[in-house]
Formats: sequence, C-alpha cells, structure tokens
Amino acid sequence: MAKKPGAREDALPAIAEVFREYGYEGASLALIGARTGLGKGSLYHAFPGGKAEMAEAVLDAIGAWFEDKVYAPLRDDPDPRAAIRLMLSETDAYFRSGRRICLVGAFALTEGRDGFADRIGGYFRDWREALAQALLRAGRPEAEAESLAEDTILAIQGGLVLARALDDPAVFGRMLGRLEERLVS
Amino acid sequence: MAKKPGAREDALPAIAEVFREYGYEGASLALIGARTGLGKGSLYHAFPGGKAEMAEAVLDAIGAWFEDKVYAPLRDDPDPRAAIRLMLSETDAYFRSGRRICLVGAFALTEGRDGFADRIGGYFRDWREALAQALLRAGRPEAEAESLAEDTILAIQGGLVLARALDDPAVFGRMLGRLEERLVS
DNA sequence: GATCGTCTGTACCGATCGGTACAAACAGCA
DNA sequence: TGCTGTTTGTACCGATCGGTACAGACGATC
Repeated sequence: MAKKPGAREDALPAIAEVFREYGYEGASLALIGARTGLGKGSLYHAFPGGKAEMAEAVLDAIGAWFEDKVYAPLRDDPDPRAAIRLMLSETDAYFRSGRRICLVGAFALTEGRDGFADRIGGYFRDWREALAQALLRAGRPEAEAESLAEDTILAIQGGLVLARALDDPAVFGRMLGRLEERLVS
Repeated sequence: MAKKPGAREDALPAIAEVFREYGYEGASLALIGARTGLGKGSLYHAFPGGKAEMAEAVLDAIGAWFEDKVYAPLRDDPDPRAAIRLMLSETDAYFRSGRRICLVGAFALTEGRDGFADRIGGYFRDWREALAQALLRAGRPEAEAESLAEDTILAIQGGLVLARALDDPAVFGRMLGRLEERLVS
C-alpha cells in the first residue's frame, strides 16, 4: 500500500509539455527527466512501460480533461448555446490563445498509428459527437449539426497549425471569433 | 561540370514520403537510404548538408509545386472563380483525397522552428495571399476576402489532421465540398 | 587504352537512444 | 532502534543515431 498517489499525476503536465515541444520521437528520456526533475529510476518506477506508457498517460489525462470541461457540458447543459460558448472559451484558454499546440493533433499527424490511434480517434470522435448533439439541441437540423460540428473541430485544429506555422497566435483568435458567429448566431 | 542533373530531384519524392510517414526526427538515414535505393555515400554526395538539407530541399520542392499549380493561377487567371475551383481539385489530388498528410503542416506542429520556419511560414503566407487576391478579384470585399482565405487554408490543414486522426479520409472530401460552397457560391 | 573527376558502398566514429540492474537512501511502523 | 518495503540515483547495456573517411567503381573525354 501507501502507493505513489501523486508522483505519476504530478509529472504528467511536464511530460506533456516535452511531447508538445519535441514530438514523440524527439522527446528523449534525458529531456523528460530534466523537465520533470525525476531520474530514470523514478520515471521507470512510475511508468514501467517506459516512454509509450508516458504518452498513453498523457493522452488519457488530456482526454479526461476535455471530457470533464467540454464534452460533458455540451451533452448535459440544459442551455446548449451556453455550453458551446463555454467550449469556445475553454478551448481558447487551453490552447493559450493559439500559443500552444494540440498534442493529440500533432500525434495524429506524425505517429505511425502505434498504440495511440484509439485514443487519438476517440478524442476527436467524442468532441465531434458532443458538439453535434449540442447543436441539435440548440435547434439545428441533424445534417447541419453534424457538418457544422465537424467543421468546427477541424477549424480549431487547422487554426493551431496555421497559428504555429505563421508564428502568429492571432490567427487562432480570429478563427474562434468566426466560429462563434457560425455556431451561436 | 556534368553536374548531377537528376540524382537530387529524383530522390526528393521518396525522401518526402519518408518525412511524411515518420516525421523529421523519426526519418532515419537508414530509412531514407532504403526507400531511395541510395547508399549513404550517394545521399551525402547529393545533399552535403545531410538530413537538414534534405528537408529543406523537400520543402522547397513542395513550395515550388504549389506556386506553379495553385498560387500562380489564383493570382493570374483571368477567371478567379475557375482558379479557385482548380485550387480545390488540385488540393484534393495532391493530398490524395485525405489519405496523405501535409508535410509542411506536420513540420509546423513538431519541428522546433529550426531552419525551416521561414519556408513553412512562406508556404502558408503565399497561399493565403494568393487566395485572398483571387477572392477580391471575384468581387468580395477586402476584409471578407482575407478572412475567407484564412479560413480556407486553415480548414484544409484541419481537414487533413482530422481525416488522419479518425482514420477516415472522407472527412477531407466533405470539408472540400463545404469549402467550395463558401468560396464559389 | 590512359586519364581524370564524379559517384557510391563500406567501415567506422563518438554520441545518444530507450531500457535494465541494483544498491544505497528513505519512509512507515513497531 | 531495528525491520520492511518503496523510492531513487547511478552505472551500464546493446542498438542505433547522424555524420565522416576513403578506396574503389564508373563514365566521359582525348
């Protein structure tokens, strides 16, 4: 007993940041060790599966955060339009107004569908479905709700790519503004 | 003299494909050698700068292709709407209807702005400006042309991310359809 | 056929990769 | 204070990384 209650969870944000900055391949254990302040011993004690398990844990944590803060309100909030507005503001905050990339999107583009494909797909599928449901509840016809939801998720991802590529975070904010107009007219 | 006229250019598509599949870090020289059929000797003869020069050459080739097939028509075609439709069909073909990712976008997300930042930024900047000009020539007000152009580039990138993440290329086709409606109503 | 510069396969370099082994340090409990 | 199990730093492993050196094969020119 007396397990390590925090150790793992405490290290996750730092590990996530390393993956974000260097990608899965580029994130070396030396780098992760330095940024978490943990030696290899501690790292492998907390994540016996090594780098792959760290990545899985990070993806799970991200998924859980979005489920809690974004997807659940989209599905359950009695006021779907408020939930959509909340989604936009939480998204803006999470991605630091375009200064931070989406790790899940980056993994989708670069990782050769290792063990991560399920988690990556699930993250976007859940988001799309929750948003489509909110739009439906807000009175949109089903077909329109679904294509609008897909367009939204994809615009957010594209906005992050473009903001990063142009080194201009403002791209992300402009995109969110246009989205708000289309979503909650 | 009697330079190597083809060697370099011949190898570029194969090298690009390796970068696309494995990312910059993940693309090892062993892998590149195997896929091009070239030994290290030949590889370093054609690209004295090593992996970095290969990546630069690949990015340059991609940029030149888009300049020729997409940006120039957007700027110069007397019929801007036809140029926009051409852009959509060339884009669909280039990205194999969502089965192929954008190397420039992938580099933007993962590479730590090495020497590639200029090329990456230029690719998207040129695209956005050429499209905005075509929309302007097609009769749109300037502000609308610019935000629509930005939305379009970003949607294409996001469409590639989402298609890959969901392992469903059809996402890309649906997005292009919606874009066509918004661009050439 | 001899010559000369261009190509290319192979061996090799030090550095670093992800991962393992293990002993010392440390806690909690008596 | 002794014991017990967890947590840690360190040394080490084989493999592979990007890159270099170089000798021999090649192809053109006379």
